Amino acid sequence: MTKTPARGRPRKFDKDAVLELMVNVFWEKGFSGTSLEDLSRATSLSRPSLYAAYGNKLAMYLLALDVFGKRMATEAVGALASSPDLKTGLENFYAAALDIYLGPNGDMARGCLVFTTAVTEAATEPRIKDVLSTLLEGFDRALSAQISRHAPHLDPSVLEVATNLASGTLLNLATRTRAGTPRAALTRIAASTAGTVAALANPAAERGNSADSA
Amino acid sequence: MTKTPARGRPRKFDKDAVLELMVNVFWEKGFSGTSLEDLSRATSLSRPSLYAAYGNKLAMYLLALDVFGKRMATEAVGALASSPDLKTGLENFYAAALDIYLGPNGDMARGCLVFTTAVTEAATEPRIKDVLSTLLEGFDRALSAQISRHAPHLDPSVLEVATNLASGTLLNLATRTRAGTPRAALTRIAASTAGTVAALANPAAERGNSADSA
DNA sequence: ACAATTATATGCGGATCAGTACATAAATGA
DNA sequence: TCATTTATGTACTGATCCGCATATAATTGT
Repeated sequence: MTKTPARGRPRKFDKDAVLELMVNVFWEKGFSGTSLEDLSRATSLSRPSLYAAYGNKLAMYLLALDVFGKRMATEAVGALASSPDLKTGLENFYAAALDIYLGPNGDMARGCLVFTTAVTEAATEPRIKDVLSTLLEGFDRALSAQISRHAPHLDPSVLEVATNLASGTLLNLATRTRAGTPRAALTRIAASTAGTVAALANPAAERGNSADSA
Repeated sequence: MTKTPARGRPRKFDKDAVLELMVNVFWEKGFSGTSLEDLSRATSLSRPSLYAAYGNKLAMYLLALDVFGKRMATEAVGALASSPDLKTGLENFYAAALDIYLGPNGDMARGCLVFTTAVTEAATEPRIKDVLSTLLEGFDRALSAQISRHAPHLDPSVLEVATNLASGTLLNLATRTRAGTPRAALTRIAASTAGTVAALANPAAERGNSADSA
């Protein structure tokens, strides 16, 4: 049904691919720091084409946030959910997040589009605030669900603690990535909380209470 | 020596007090989202007066970041350092941070000026990135120092874990404050990590491994 | 009283901003 | 072939942006 015969002049560009380019611009410069001229240059499209295809600047940004959020959900949360045990699940979760945060070449240092650019605008634009809190809730739910999946009889208060620590570390990684912290240090942080949270959820399997892989 | 006789026409306003007003504007709108007109209105000063007193917009923002960072250091880190034990130290640390994050009336939901507005610009402005990483380092050092003060013989790797968890929670609070999370929920997060980190640093004193103060 | 110094406000200047009107191009349907 | 529909690019609008030139006001030093 999405294959309607296509009336009128066909669009010369791929809407999703161009949106991906816009994501990169917003990701680097934030919402207020990005101009339509920036987007036009990055996409090699005229401003009217962008407006016609996506709406106004805020709509473009919200679409970018959505694309990014979905990507985090599939890649990071996906890695978490498809891992055999909690510790490696969290490690894979953070590794997938860092893959995104640092870009394909590992040298972009952009962090999380939502946590490091949308947060700024959340104070003035309610729709951006909604996206932010929705994404946070999503991570909370996913982390909580995966922790309790690997530790079904866990005390609810401990589950809450573990979830908070795990989500806090994600924020920690997002922020420090943008601050320029090298990946090695970020991975240490990720590994240490993965171990701690896993130990918290499963205190029986004591195998050294710190983040030693040496 | 700072009391030089004051040549020329005296300034009509208090430089520090006006800077405090500017902090509030940047705090809500971020750097790119703030115009000189915004600052002029908030301070009831003309743009040329602001330029003459503080330099350009970036200089004003850097000054605001500095003011805010010093305030966090004195109030939050001060509360941490002046507490009798680690658990209440961390609780007081986070409580002081939340006092700032939520404003005097507890309803501002602005979060941390640095963590929620400077992070955005850190990708494009190196001087802002420097401030951000310096502040992060400062928190790391302070948290690490206080943890090891209360647990002098702690395994260095455990110290690192505890520090990472504690700093991650601060980021967590800063972000969630701006996302609109109510203080009660934020305090729960703070209390839970305070308990966990304290237990991590002093595993002998087992008094329930979760965030129960009931 | 007068020069020197510093602060203030009006008003401008060139650039950039978000968004659009309009003419043209490229497709479909009849 | 020709009306209809949709996309595109040029050029524009009015607003806003950051920063400053300039004139005036208020102080100190002599």
